[in-house]
Amino acid sequence: MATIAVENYLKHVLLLSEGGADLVPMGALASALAVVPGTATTMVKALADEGLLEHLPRQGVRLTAEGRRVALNVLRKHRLVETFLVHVLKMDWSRVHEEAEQLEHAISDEVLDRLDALLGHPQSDPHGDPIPSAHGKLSSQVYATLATCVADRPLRIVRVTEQSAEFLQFAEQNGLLPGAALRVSDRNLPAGLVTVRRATGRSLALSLVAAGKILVEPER
Amino acid sequence: MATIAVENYLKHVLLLSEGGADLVPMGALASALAVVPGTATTMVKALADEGLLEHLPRQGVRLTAEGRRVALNVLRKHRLVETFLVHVLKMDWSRVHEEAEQLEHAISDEVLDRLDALLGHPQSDPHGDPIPSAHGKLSSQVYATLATCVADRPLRIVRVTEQSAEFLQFAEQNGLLPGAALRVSDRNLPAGLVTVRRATGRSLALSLVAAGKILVEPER
DNA sequence: AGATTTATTTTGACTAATCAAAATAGACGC
DNA sequence: GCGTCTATTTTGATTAGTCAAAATAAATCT
Repeated sequence: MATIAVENYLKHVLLLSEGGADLVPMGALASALAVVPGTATTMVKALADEGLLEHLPRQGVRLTAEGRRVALNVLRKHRLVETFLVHVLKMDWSRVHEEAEQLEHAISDEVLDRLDALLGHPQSDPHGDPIPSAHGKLSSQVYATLATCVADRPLRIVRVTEQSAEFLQFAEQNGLLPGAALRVSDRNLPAGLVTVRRATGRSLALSLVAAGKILVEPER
Repeated sequence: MATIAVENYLKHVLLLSEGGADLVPMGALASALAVVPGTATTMVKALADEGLLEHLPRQGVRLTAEGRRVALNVLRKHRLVETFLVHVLKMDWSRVHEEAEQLEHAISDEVLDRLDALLGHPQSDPHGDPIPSAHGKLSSQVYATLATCVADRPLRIVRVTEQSAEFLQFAEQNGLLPGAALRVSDRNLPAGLVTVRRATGRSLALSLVAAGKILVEPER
């Protein structure tokens, strides 16, 4: 059985390789896991021996089929737990990530399935992140962000790709939740500012960095 | 923050001292935790240094006020999780214990409280075991049953929670009346059988369902 | 009381996961 | 092409929790 540390390594390799990158560099993995690089190297070699990932020295790592299976299962637990915490226990959007970080390693596959059924087999969590299916499919649609999309077109937020409580709280207070309707009214690259207008008519300025964390799709 | 191992040690000291015993002997603790006695000794000395329990060498251990607080919190998590799994996720009651064994170490106090509210502040879990209150009171109004109590300890029947004539007749014929002294000599969960030995020396087998209807308290 | 049995503690060793700091390999610039 | 910089790997130590087996203390039985 995979330990908590093993599950975390695999999960983070999966998350870091989501942006299309084939190989995840050691440095990125180490800092995602908040360990020093040497620790990541040691652990990665052990996981490679177990056949859970492939290690190309000085280049990076990628998941094997088996490692990916485990990582997807953990991610599925994480995102279903988040959904449960928000929809059933009515917890604050911004706080469920930390909680799920623990619970993802403690729930059995049976509880996972029952939770999934209870929630009506949702396909995305409260942040809009896709929930891997029971049989390991992860919908990987590529979305535009508020920083990159076409201006002055009606949009709908599909996903907020940031886990920090501060950011999520800010987003919530300003109605920047998955499902919200809005449009980009101005984009000032030199100043690094994006101005959006919500469906309610209210305007709001965001930094380019923040805007890049909010994924959108064309409305209708 | 207490580790999983620490939480387990404290929880088991609490459970083992519930039968009235002031000091929990090392051997009992070690076997409850499925570790060799030497391991328990080592760990117990560390916990004593942390002020979580008191260790009287060659005699046993007892919880300090702080240790008891932690142990009650873990037990509360365990029993509320069991209640949730049975009542909300409709899991089989025989399987929820293992599950709760993991989850009790992963849920935060906030989730705990919300779970408690969702379930309507129950005071006993599906096994009839009392759920410690949020502020550390363990109700003694709620009794264990022949299905849930510790084996091989002297018990006294306090109540038989069944109205049907057949059952009460059966109970009467076998001396299973309030006040009767007995102990559980064997419990075979897979077979769903509980064997009790009366003070008179006579043995008797009961179904788990029947045993769950007979509330008992530790003798003396 | 003296011998034996049983429970507990001690000692030494091991595993998983980690850090700090030194060594090394590649990439990059001029 | 050679030195510099940066990312990665190595090496040596540390911590939490564990086991096996020897040592010791206490209880029990003639």
